Amino acid sequence: MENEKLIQYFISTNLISPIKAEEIAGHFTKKNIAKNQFQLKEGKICNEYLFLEDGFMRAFAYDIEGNDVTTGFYYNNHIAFEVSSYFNRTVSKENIQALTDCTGWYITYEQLNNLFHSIPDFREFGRSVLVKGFAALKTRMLSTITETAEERYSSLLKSNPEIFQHAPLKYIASYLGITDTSLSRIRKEFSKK
Amino acid sequence: MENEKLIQYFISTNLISPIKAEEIAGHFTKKNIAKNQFQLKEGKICNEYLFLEDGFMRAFAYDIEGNDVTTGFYYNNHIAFEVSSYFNRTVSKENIQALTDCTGWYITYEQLNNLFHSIPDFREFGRSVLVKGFAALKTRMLSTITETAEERYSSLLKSNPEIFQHAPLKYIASYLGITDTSLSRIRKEFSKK
DNA sequence: TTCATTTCTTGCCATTTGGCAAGCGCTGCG
DNA sequence: CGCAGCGCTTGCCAAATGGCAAGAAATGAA
Repeated sequence: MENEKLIQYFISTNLISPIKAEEIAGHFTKKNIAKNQFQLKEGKICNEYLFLEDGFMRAFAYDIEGNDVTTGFYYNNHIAFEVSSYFNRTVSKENIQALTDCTGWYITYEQLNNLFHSIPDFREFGRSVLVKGFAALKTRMLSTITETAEERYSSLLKSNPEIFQHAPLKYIASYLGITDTSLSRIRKEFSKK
Repeated sequence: MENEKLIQYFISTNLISPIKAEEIAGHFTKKNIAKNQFQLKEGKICNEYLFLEDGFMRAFAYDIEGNDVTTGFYYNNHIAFEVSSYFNRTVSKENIQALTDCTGWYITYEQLNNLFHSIPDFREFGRSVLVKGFAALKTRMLSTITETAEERYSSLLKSNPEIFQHAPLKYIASYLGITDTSLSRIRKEFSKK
């Protein structure tokens, strides 16, 4: 099957049986996103719950002064979507853009809800995706508040080295909450050690 | 009915009908928490999804150096619980403590799941609570990264003035990601304007 | 009331991070 | 090939925030 990776992803969560995984995956639609294309544009309603099979994406928003701020990175075997816009059916403040050519599988809001209603295990899966994302963001929030920029850099380098292979420094810098100038200096200091 | 506020809370979300609201509320248990008592202690599994009817609570964790860091405030008509510990059934890294005498209504994990299975509208409600919390945290994360401490202080004062009536400065400071010394100075500057 | 504790403020100085501009190297395109 | 643009680094200095310690003010318990 072409959607083997999607099926394996469901199974790997231990929330969905192989049989159900295949059934669920059958409702997803394949999609290619070329490098630099937008998977989501601010001002639109996010309507795709996208499993990213291959490639690398970045989510970003603009602050009050118009600066581009990276809010997240997505890559292999992650769900790339904007939670609030997708579930509340509201206009997105964020953009999601492909930094490399990507392939993935998506499901619309309506389809997702139908599956949630008919397959309890898939509801559990959906909740798990939300809860994990929430917990990861809480961890990031705490580290932003309690750690120095250098510590945050070091942690990200250890936990998500893929990011450094695909994203230019300025994107990583705003994700870490610092300027690209500072990140450059931090890298210099860090490499001395 | 004694649980009138809980029922009204469900109705106010526009996700649950008055009849269903009453049915759902019937599964919640009343609870009083005295000032300074812990609603959740780190190391334990959070097992109460608590609707706070009255009172004021603070969630906090300790960073690597052992500093107490405020991760959230809860008060009237909010759900006070630790998402990750409650849904993943894992040990909590956070504490939740009453800063005033509190009253609320809680439901255990098992009860909640039973209700989720039997009442689709309550599932929607549960998802909405998660999604709103997630979105609020994303907003907070963005403001922590893009705004100055003074701007964050000003925003919090405008959006959640209740906090300043109940929590000492040091708790608010760590929530804002600064020291209490800095917050004191920021207040001084701010009051001049 | 009295005393101890906690909360908040303030001064002095250190550290972290930012702003700006220049420069270098690489890449892609005409 | 030549040039424009981007990504990254670096120097200089400024701004934001922190650390520590002292003291004033408020609070709470006996």
